[in-house]
Amino acid sequence: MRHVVGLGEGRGGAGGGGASFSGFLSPAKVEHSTLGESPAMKRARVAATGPKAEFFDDAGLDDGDVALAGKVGSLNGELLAEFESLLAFYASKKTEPWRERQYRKIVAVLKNLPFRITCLEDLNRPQCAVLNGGHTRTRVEEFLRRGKIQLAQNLQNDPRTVAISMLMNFGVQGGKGKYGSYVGTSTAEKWYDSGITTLPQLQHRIESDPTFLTHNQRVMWDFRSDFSQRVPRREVELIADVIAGVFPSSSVVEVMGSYSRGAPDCGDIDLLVTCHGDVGRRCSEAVEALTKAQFITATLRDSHHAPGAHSGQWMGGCRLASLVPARPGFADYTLHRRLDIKVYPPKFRAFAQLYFGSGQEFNRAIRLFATRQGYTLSDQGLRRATRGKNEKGEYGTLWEGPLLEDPSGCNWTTEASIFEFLGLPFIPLEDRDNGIGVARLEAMARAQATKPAAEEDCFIVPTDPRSVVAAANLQRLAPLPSLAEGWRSNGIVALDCEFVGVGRNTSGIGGERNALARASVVSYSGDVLLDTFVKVEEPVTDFRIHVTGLTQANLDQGISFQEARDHVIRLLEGRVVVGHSLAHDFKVLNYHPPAVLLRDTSSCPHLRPGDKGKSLKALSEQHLGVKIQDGTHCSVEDARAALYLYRSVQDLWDPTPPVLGTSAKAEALDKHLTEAAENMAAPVATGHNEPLAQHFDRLAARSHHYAKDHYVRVSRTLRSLPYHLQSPKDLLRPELRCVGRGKAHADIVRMLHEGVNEVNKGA
DNA sequence: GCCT
DNA sequence: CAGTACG
DNA sequence: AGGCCGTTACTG
Repeated sequence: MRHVVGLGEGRGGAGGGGASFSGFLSPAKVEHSTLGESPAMKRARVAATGPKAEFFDDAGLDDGDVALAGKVGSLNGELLAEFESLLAFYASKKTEPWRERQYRKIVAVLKNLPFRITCLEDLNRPQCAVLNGGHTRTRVEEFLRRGKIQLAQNLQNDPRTVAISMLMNFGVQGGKGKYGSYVGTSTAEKWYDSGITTLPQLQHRIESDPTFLTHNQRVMWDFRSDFSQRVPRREVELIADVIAGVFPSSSVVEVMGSYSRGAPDCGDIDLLVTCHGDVGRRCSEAVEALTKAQFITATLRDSHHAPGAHSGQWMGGCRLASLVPARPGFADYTLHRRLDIKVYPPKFRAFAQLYFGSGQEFNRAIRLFATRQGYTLSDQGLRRATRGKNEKGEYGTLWEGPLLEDPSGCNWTTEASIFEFLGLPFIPLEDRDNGIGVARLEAMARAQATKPAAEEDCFIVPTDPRSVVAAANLQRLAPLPSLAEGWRSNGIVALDCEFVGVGRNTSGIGGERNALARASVVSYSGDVLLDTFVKVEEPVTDFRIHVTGLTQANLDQGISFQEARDHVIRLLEGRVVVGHSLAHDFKVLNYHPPAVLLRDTSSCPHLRPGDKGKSLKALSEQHLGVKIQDGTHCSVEDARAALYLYRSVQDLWDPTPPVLGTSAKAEALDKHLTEAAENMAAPVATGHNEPLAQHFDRLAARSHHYAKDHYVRVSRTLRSLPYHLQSPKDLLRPELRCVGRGKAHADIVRMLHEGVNEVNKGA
């Protein structure tokens, strides 16, 4: 038995490392090689030796069905043949991958359906879901009526289809219908168009032109006879035993694929090796030893070409003959077998098990489910991710977080933890390659999609406690109301950034790229949650001072880009973000929140641009009657302008709350919020600037609308400053940028010079 | 091809 | 980068 | 109308 200390429970939940082998090939050991099997293994083995596995739920089956279950496949033989020719046709066309996939699903279902389809109503049974779509249902109807599908009849002997299928499979028949020849539709079409249409022609071409095939194609061609033979379970175990012998004794070797699901024989051998250390190197070392022993006879893929990869993998051909001498009366092992070895560190074991233990469609379904939940799942972990359209309108992954920790603290030791995290019921191995698992995932996805956004699905992220101004503002905001009532104010922030140019363009003028120089985030009330200068690592080649108002001195007092980005993300995450042309800001920040959370005033259907265009300046003047960007820009002012524009059309734009996340994420953030609020409990220094603050209170009392907001804001900011404002120079500090350059600024300067009373007297 |  | 393979 | 698995991985 090979165990990995500290790896925890094996597959199936209790003890044992799955199929573990003794490591040295001897008849005695081999004889006992199944002693270490886990419950899951045993279940699989039993399933294989018993009657044909029950491929579908009992639901909808009667006794007749069960009686027929032994000769599944022939039950719908004629219909199956029709759809197989349709599949062959679409599989030979590289422009039809989706139809091909759909037909592949249909064929898979028909092969395993435990009852005969005799009437259209049969299609309503849950197992027949893929047959019950608009188009396929019509085809089945046609078949039931006329005993054939005309389109299939027309296509089944299509010479092009026949030839291309032959080329893609090197003439190999049977199996799953895909031989893995490394000849796909593109290559096959190319060959076909060059006049190769029959197997003899292909053979002649290959033999006469040594460069005709790529290396992998050559391997699959040379071994096509051997590789198309099934591997008995017994031989799979022997081979696994050999592999286990060339890995450190602390490794766990598991046989995956159809073997693990109990198949009596396999198309190839899939081995999952879990070991510590550099998995890539372990893999290479093992392969080297196996090659030396003449066990490995061909290589298709070898991860030693990719040092530092998360997994080590090798794919190729092997045979036991050199290790197991032929003996009369015993099976000889001269056939070459397709072998896949994948080596993972312990932390990925459960993800790898999920991947290699499930069928293709199940893997795609669960990954799709994860995507819809805001995650991305692979054989190498789970991470937060958002998908959507980028600036160019391409759909894809916009943002991915770091690997997620197992919330149970168990470090993803079991597949069950992955299901649990995704909010899925555990789907057992036997249902991961027969359509049941996929159907369950699809049902879960539908249930999820139709569920209205629950309050606990929404969350609010607190501001960063390290920022003095932010701290004061958070104190006023906390405790935050629940999003159900309060999202329209507390779930919304506005962002604006200022950039300077770095690098040189070809004309040597400078400013080839943007670098973040100032970042500002304001709350719904317009309070500054963050306003900071940012140090620019590279030499600044263009300050764009007429726009930004920034100088080297400003940047020098800033914080690092990383720090600024962290602040911004903490403020933005989980909130609706308002801004003008946010794409620029996010590009420079390298942060891409989900589109549902973005409100870009430059493309708002409710803010129609006037004669002067749709710049923030123009929109502000047109819709708010406020002049901004008079002279240099101020990112606080711009963020506020965008915010007020949003607020002016908020009822139209956002009549209902958006979905802001998932409950798992919400819980983590809620904890963060609570902790942050507790940390805030100690009051920050206040009262340093009370007389000045009162001046703005008075101004606020007799002002209206945005002016009132502005004075309230200045007053709050002054009260929450941890220092006494003494010199006009202090107004240059980032947290006081929110004062602006208007009357508030002038009043403060005057009060600092002449005293508060003098100024109020004049007013 | 199916589904939203 | 397109093509292909893996479950 | 447009997404349909994967920061999969390798080859040429």
